[in-house]
Amino acid sequence: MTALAARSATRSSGGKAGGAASSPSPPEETRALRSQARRTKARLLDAGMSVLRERGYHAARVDDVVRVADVSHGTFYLYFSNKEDLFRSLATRCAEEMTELIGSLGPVPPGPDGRAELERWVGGFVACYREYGVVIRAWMEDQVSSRELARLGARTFTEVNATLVERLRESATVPEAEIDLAAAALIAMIERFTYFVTSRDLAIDDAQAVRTLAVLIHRGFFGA
Amino acid sequence: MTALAARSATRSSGGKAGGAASSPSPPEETRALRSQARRTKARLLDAGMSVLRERGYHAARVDDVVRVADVSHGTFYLYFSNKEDLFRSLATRCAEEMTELIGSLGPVPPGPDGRAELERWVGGFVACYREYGVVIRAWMEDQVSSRELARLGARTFTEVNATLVERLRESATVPEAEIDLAAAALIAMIERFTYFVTSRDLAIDDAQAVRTLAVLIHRGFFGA
Amino acid sequence: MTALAARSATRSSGGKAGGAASSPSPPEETRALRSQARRTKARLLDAGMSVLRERGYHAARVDDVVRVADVSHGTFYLYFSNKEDLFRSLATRCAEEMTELIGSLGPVPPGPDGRAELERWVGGFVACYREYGVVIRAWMEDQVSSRELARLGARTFTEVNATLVERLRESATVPEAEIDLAAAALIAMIERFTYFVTSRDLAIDDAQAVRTLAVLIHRGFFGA
Amino acid sequence: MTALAARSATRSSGGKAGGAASSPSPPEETRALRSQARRTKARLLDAGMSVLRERGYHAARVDDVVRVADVSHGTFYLYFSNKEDLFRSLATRCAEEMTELIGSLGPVPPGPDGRAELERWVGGFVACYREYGVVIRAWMEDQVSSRELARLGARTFTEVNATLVERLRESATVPEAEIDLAAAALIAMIERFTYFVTSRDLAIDDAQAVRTLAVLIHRGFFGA
DNA sequence: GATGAATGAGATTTCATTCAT
DNA sequence: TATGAATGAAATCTCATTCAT
Repeated sequence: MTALAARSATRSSGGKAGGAASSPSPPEETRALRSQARRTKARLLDAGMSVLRERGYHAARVDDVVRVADVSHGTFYLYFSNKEDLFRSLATRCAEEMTELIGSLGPVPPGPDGRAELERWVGGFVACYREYGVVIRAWMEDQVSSRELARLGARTFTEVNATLVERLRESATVPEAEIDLAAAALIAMIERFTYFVTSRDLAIDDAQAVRTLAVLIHRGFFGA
Repeated sequence: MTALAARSATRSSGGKAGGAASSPSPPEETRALRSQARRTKARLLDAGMSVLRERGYHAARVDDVVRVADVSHGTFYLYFSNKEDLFRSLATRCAEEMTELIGSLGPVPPGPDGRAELERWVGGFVACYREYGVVIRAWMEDQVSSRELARLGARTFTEVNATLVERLRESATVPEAEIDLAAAALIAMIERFTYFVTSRDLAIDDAQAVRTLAVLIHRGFFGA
Repeated sequence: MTALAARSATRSSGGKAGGAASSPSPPEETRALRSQARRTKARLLDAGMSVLRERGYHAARVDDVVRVADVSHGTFYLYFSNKEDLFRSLATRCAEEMTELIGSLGPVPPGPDGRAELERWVGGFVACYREYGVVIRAWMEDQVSSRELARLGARTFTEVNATLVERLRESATVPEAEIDLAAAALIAMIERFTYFVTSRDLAIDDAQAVRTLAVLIHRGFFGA
Repeated sequence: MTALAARSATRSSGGKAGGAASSPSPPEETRALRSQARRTKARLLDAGMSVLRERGYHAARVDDVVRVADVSHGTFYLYFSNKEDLFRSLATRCAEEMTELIGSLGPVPPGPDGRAELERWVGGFVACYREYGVVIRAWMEDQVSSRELARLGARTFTEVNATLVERLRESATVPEAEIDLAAAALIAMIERFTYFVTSRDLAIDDAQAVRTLAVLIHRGFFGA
């Protein structure tokens, strides 16, 4: 389990439990059980990400998830109505973080400021991709069979695209007629390059990759 | 089934047939059988590609393949030792065509000649991707379980990378230190962008996409 | 929940409560607990009937029962050793009411008095069937897996049969040799007809159905 | 396996195989396999009836069926898409036989001819019920979850009812206003009484039961 | 060379029951 | 007395592969 996954699991159960301590009404007992349930669900979510990462969307089995989470099959279905449901939860998490992250890209001037902004932004993307890459790829390749999941992916993709088109337009490097395709190409390059970096054993560290990618984008798309 | 698939299927079993032709006077019947066998195998290979394209690597079932090829399950195992074996054959075809295609990229000067060369080359890639995209993606995402298949993918990828590094070095736009990463980013962009174009319902035709992609590459990587 | 169910549930646990009331001064707390326990058990019994009616004997799940009763799974097993045990309780209730009801059939002369008696009696049966139909059908069709439950059903059936044989003999319409079978046929007709009336959406009200059934029985079995 | 079940299995595959022998076109081999498949399917159908009879509709497991038919789980799904599908086949068989049988009831005059006709008809019903009782009960009690199955049951029931109403009207024993309910009561009595006879261990043979039932119907519904 | 019937391991899902709190 | 989280056996269904013909 990666540090990121562990963090999110802890976070997801920590908040409520802490808050509950100060409110007087819920009985001691109930709170303890509730918190146990929350921990179990978090374990399942984290296990889900882990299995997804290791085996991919199609090959992921409920069996793997429960083994990693160290709970019984029955317990799984206590928290999720089926495999798809677990994936939906993970995808929702992913969509939220992605949308927020991508939207955070500010104007990208041709000078060093632009490069810095890109670097910051690409860095965030790489971190996010380390966590949610599988989900993103499942979306990108339309591997999901569920309508709802597919729609979530399409919506996220559309939002990302819109943000990039806006920035490209500001920088006026790409002719208006090509802007849409350029944005698509930009997403393509970032997603796939990050995939190489995070999954293959390229002998480079994240920082180096982020820097290079920022430079390439700056030069190719923002007229550095 | 596309012309490409039919052609390559025939070719791939052609070697054997050619050998048989030179041996003196095989009985009428044997020759008939051999040619029937060749046709059956070709049908299975083409059916394999077709199913792979429609359902993806993981969801492709032997049952689909034999239904499309219109042969029985038993026949399938006459020609391939298992499902993996069929995929191996297809992947080998793919690797051959890809390596040849990618290697055909000549020097890319910053002027219109360079752009023309890129356009020709990208066009070839898009055509090839229409045929073998599924295989390429299976490689790219390490979806294949078999060692041998994965190795074939890695080798192909490496060769492609080497070609691009060579061209980038010639053009001297990218600093030597970044050349490897730039080549990877280039592959990333081309592969994914082509995937978008061939699979999503972007309202653009191939020609337009090819032109734009060539322009973007030219500008971003070859200092146009 | 119908009035009948509520009433019988309360009554069935009444015995215990009565005993407790006569013992001298149980501590306040204990009394409170006992009465709460009684209420909980009654809730479970009523929920059991309700679920049985809605889903049938085989499809009834403990989960449904506890949801309807609004208690936890754990609580269920405080009051019943297993699912079968709950059904046993319900069946016992049913057997008691049925035996009493059927036994209440007085002589059935061929004239209007006989018809009135039949009508009263059939009316009681229909009301009882609305409440306990599922249990009766479970018996009738040997759907119960437990020996004990099956025996209870057989015993009830036998008693009912005996009563009818007695009345048929008095009326002397059916030859002695056929009396047993006639009684069986009578039970058959009443049970199934009532089932139609209570479960299908026949466009008739209870009163009409009761009257017609009484007439048919009177004519066919008691020489009206 | 009962004699009846065995008979139907043999019959269902016998016809075609016999006919095929005289036609020249289908290769020897193919015919052998086809006939094996037919035998296997017949085995599954018969096993289905047998299991249905022994365990009832809800408790019947695919596992039981394949054990009785002595085939693997996989084979079951080769012939039926699921449990429901098997039941659908059986129910269709049943509906066909029942409709034909019930429709065969001719006019029932009050004299000995009427009794003879009733006896013949009831005898047919009892035989049919021995074979298909479970299906009929599943219909009667709305145990089936599938829309299609339920509709088939309702349709069959309606046809049966119509036939009886016609005969009752001819005999003019029952006032027109009560005819529908009388027909329902008649079905009720016949079905349930036959159920008693065929399933309980009443110490009477079929012939005796049929005779008595015919007499009771004749007297009660046709003014004998 | 080809067929297609049969297999069985393995995947998902349900639900009665137990047990720590 | 009550809770509800957890369990695991059992049921349904899929699919790659084998084998008799």
